[in-house]
This record gives sequence, structure tokens and C-alpha cells, in this order.
Amino acid sequence: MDAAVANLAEAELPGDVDPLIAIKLWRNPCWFSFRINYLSMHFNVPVYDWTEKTFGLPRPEFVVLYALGLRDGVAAKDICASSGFPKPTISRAIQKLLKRKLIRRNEDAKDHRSYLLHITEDGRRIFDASMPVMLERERVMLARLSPGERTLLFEILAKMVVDSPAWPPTLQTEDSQP
Amino acid sequence: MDAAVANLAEAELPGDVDPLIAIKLWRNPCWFSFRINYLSMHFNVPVYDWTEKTFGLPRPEFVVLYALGLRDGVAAKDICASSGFPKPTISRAIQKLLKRKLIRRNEDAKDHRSYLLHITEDGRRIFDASMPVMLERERVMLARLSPGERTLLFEILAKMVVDSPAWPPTLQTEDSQP
DNA sequence: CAGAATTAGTTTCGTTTGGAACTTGTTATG
DNA sequence: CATAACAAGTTCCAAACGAAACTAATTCTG
Repeated sequence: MDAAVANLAEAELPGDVDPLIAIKLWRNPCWFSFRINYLSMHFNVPVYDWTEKTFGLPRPEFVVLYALGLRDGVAAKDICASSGFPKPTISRAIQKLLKRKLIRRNEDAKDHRSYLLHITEDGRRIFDASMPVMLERERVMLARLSPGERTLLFEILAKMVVDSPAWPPTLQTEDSQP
Repeated sequence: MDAAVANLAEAELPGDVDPLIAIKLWRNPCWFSFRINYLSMHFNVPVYDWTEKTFGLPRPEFVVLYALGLRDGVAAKDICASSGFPKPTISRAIQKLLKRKLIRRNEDAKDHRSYLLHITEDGRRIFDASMPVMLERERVMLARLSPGERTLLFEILAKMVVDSPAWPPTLQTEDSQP
């Protein structure tokens, strides 16, 4: 996909789409970042409003609980790396979850700076109750795609995530000398 | 893509991917939301760090400037709808940009509650200078995809954005009666 | 067409955020 | 093996955030 392509569709933009959204979709050289940000937001806003209202778990806390629901026994740093939240935010979320006994932790015998985090029975119940709601949101968002398109999307996005260690973590400024 | 598929790959997860990221990719029923959040973050963090450092423009201000660079003469509400930022955040960003004379505005003759926003020459210079940097970030992120995959991705994500008005804006709680 | 309901944008104010500094533990190096 | 560099997690604090209230203008409706 070349930048040029995003500027094509010279003729008419569909009239049933919000005009500025249509521009950002089809007359926007940065076609990728708009699309993923827009779609992220349309997942995150309703889902984390719901976790907050239903369980009193705001986004950072739910992110921690969800990670442990998928994979028990990881450390805070792993959750930072995979979720992108900064250390203080994850640290505070962990404190809150410990206080509510939705997770527990014990020192990592291999590294005494670190703790291995575990989800409790109560935490697991919340994880289990949330899963169908989140899946339903994804189902709705993906509903207009064909099964083939969904499979392609699954694989293309995975390919990108796997490649992500190759991406520079910061963009170069004029004054980026050693 | 069925939930089941995301749980396949029963054998081995690739060893060269961070373990928790591998789990979130291939043993995660909510495969879509993880991927887009992860990718959004890997675009947003470096790009908005760069706009802040280079132009003193934090994310909300840059988002407004960018929108006007694509489409001059829209109103604040349009930027809210297409970017997902709440009204106060966009309002404040507009104030800052007005003060720095990167944008200007005049009352909408058709609706005296509203203003039509315009990018200035100075604002346009920043927009023009940012575009190659953002494009380069997208290029890097999309680099491992084949041209065909990029085109598919472009179209699949657009299809979803176009469908988004059909998605319920909130998830149902047990007490959601009229 | 009067009043109710809605909308655009701003302001207020308590909460959350995240960079920087800090503590403690681990790993690399001369 | 001493000490420097680094890493995990916590704490601090100024800044940003966003829900709710507010003002002013528009549109719905009986």
C-alpha cells in the first residue's frame, strides 16, 4: 500500500460516512495509524466503561487481571511490556488488586526484586465473566468481514506484532548524537 | 476467525517472541483487541513523544492540527468524533493552538454555537514537516508485509471503520432498562 | 410558536497519569 | 571480587484528564 493509494478514490467519498472520518480514511497518507487508533478506541471505551461499572475495575487494573487470567505467574514488568502501560500505573493497579484479593503474589526466588503474580479464585471469576462480553464486542466489530478476511486480518496483525522488536523505539531528532 | 482458532497453535509458541506477548497473540480469545492496542501504542508513543519534543505539541494538540491539515474548516465536534478525544481535551487543545497562532477560527454563520477552524501558515509548516516522519514510522511498521497484504489490510480496516456506526456505543449491563 | 429537549463549546474540580527520583537487588567489567 | 551499570518495583508530585455542570444557541414538538 503506497501513500498514493490512500489519496486515490479521487471521484467521490461515500456520503454515508462522517465527512472528516471519510477524509481520514481515504485522503490520509497515514492510513494505518488512523484506522488502528479509531478501532482501538471503539473497543476500549465501551469495554473499560463496562469493567469499571460492573466490577469497579478501571482499565489498568483490568489489564493486569486479564493478563494473569491468560497467563498466571508472570511479573509486573511483563505486563508493562505487553500492555504498554508505564511502571507506576501497573504498580498501582497491582496494589489495588492485591488489596481486593483478586490477585496474590510471592517473591521470585530467582530474582528478589521481582514478584510472581497469581490470579485468585475471585479474580478468575471476574475474568471468566468478562470474557464473553469482550468476545461479543469483538464479534460485533468483526461482523461485516468474511471468514477469510478475519483470518487474513488475524495473521497480518500477528505478523506485525512479531516484527515489532525490529522497530526503533524512538524517532530520530536532529540532535540525536551519542 | 473463530475464538477457537486463536487457541490453536497447540504445539509450540515461537521462542523468539516475548512469552506473555506470544500468549496474548496466540492463546487469547480476544485476538483482535490485543493486536490493535499493541500496534496503536507502538505508533503513538514514539510519534507523540516526537511531536512534543520537536514542536512542543502534545498529542491532543497535534491531533487537532493534523485533522485541520487534512481538512480545513471543520468544527471541534468533528474532531472529537473522528479522534475519540472528549470535548474538554479538544477544547483546551484548540485554545493552545489559537494562542500559538497555529490555527485560527471564525464563527460558523450557519450555527452560532460553532466555530470553523482553520490551519495557519505556521501550522501548515508543522503539518508538512511531520508528515514524512509519521509516514516513515508507518513504513517501518508495515515493512514486513507484502504489497498484497498491505492492500488487504488497508481495505479490511476501512470496511470496519465504515461499519462502526452500527456498533452499540455501550455494552449492556443487567440493569439497562429504559 | 412557546417551552422542552438537544447540541457546541467552555469551565470546574476531584482523580489519574507518568516522568523522575528512589530503594533494593542483580549483572557486567576491570 | 569490588564497583559500576543496570533492572524491578515503589513513591512523589506537577500536569493532564475527563465527567459533570454550565452557557448559549438551535431544533424538536404539542
